Amino acid sequence: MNLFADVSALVIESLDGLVADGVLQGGLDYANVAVEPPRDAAHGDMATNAAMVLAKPAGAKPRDIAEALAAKLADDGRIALAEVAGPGFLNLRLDASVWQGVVKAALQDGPAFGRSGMGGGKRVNVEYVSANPTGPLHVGHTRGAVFGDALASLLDYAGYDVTREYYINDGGAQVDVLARSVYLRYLEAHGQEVAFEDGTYPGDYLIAVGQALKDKVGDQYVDKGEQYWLADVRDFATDAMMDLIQGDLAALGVEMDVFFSEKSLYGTGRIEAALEDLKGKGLIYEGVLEPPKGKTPEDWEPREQTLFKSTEHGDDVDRPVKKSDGAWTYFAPDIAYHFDKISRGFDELIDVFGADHGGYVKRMKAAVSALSEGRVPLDIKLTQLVRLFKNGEPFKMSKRAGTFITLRDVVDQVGADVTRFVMLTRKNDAPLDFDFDKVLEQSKDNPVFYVQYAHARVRSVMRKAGEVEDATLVAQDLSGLTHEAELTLAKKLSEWPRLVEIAARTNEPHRVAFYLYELAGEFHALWNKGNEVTSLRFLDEDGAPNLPKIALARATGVVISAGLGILGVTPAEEMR
RNA sequence: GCACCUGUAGCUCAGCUGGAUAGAGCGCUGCCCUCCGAAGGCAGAGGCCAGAGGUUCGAAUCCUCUCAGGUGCGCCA
Repeated sequence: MNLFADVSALVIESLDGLVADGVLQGGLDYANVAVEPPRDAAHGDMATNAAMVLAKPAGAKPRDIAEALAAKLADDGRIALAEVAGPGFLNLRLDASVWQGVVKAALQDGPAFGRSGMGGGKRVNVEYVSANPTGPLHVGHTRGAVFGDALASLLDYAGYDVTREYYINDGGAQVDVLARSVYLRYLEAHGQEVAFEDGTYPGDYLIAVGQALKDKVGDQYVDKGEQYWLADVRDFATDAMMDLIQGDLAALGVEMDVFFSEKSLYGTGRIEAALEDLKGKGLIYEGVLEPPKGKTPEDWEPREQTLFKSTEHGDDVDRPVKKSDGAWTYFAPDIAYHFDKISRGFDELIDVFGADHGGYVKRMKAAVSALSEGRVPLDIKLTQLVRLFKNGEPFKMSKRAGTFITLRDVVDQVGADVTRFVMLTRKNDAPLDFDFDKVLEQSKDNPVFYVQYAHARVRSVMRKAGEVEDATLVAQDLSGLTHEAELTLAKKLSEWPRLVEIAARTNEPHRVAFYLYELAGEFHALWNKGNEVTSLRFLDEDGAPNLPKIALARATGVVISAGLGILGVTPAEEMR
């Protein structure tokens, strides 16, 4: 049930009625007619701009159209009041029974209350995390993981057929570096003294991997040249890292549907096939790139390379797919990978990258545009940096020393639920401050606590009411829910289905987090009113449940729970 | 030099794919706990939406330019 869609339909219907009455001419475009909650509650419950939008094409004054529309709408029982305001707004006040109906709908539909058919079952692929398999996930990855996962859930909720996917960068030079690093740990496990030079990974997390390698192959690689062990150790180490990463993701509650290996693109003709496709479209050529203006690298030399004519699809310069020595650049397998996604039949692609990959957006979009001939849209979401704080002080980490704050560090300290929620309290393209102490603070200025507290209060009420069933609550006469604080809360509930669609349309799961914060605020406000106005309490003075009131509380719990479910956060049963 | 992101209250940030008098939290000011639901509640002050043009009935939102901060820019993925 989407109340805004219902009223919107009613407005359209009424406009058609005006056409039938000869007040309006036929054939008008209603595309821009909107029904929205007004910013100022004093303007009513909903407002439509219909009259202003249609004034010009209809050749009539906005206020005249609005007056006629108001008269038409007033015939509907749901509309308590329709009045023209300002330049031609039509403000609608809805009957209390409508809001009471929202509460019932939430109880009837349960977790599906906000579900939308907007996606129409379209297949969308969300690629996220995709961290190099060279170590544990760190804080930056965590934000991408949470964002991508919540976005995937959101799209699922909005009616899309979603695939969660991780691209394993196991084909480049960095996995050779990993292999050599593990080899050093392997020698160490054999009692040798080793030194970690620049260009190796010194992190402690590889000690166990070196030991495991020793357990597996004994001493057969000791004192052997790289050609004997590199390929084997690389596979072994990559597998170990992916196990590690999957463990990290599991700790955060992230589960992928597909792990796609970059390596599987090499030596199988798949990169060649993708580039052949582009070549067939006349988008591959041999050429020399201009140096970047104003900031020419010291060692710049003109080189002839194989280039992709990405400028034909909106990029600023053409991009190399081969290095001067003929090897593929990293871009080539990425093209092949996205070619594969397209060929798997997805209707939409979404990539979640860290902000440091911002320069990569245009070429990737160009590639997908070219490969799919404009059929498959690619949206790339960049997640900005996470700045860590402790007690308000910046929390430093050093990559060189191999000590960085890992996903595990964060989850171990504050828990997966808090981590996930906090990571979504900022839109993806704004930097995020994460303070280890503040996120655990039990106060109103901590959104995590505030939302969880609201849910815990609902649960507390439900427990005290003997876990009365939803069916019982739906059967209640809710016409007594007329207090302003109650209606305000019900109105907020009615926005949930609409919010889901807005958030899904813009690929912005943070909107869910902000909505939940607002919803929790309305619920707490009602709860607090119960302090002075005892008739608003969910339980009577003698502790007996007031079922219609409890229906409202329960409906709130249903929506909070559904929203938190999208964010991947477990709703709290109680606060301690 | 170019591209992308950001710029909204003292601070941290929302802002509905263009709507009316721009919102929230913190901080600040003033009220409110003998007891009954105060890990609080109510009210108030605080804004040239970085700046300048433009489009529109209507702009924080779209377009152009400028300024400031961040990120990135061919043999690293």
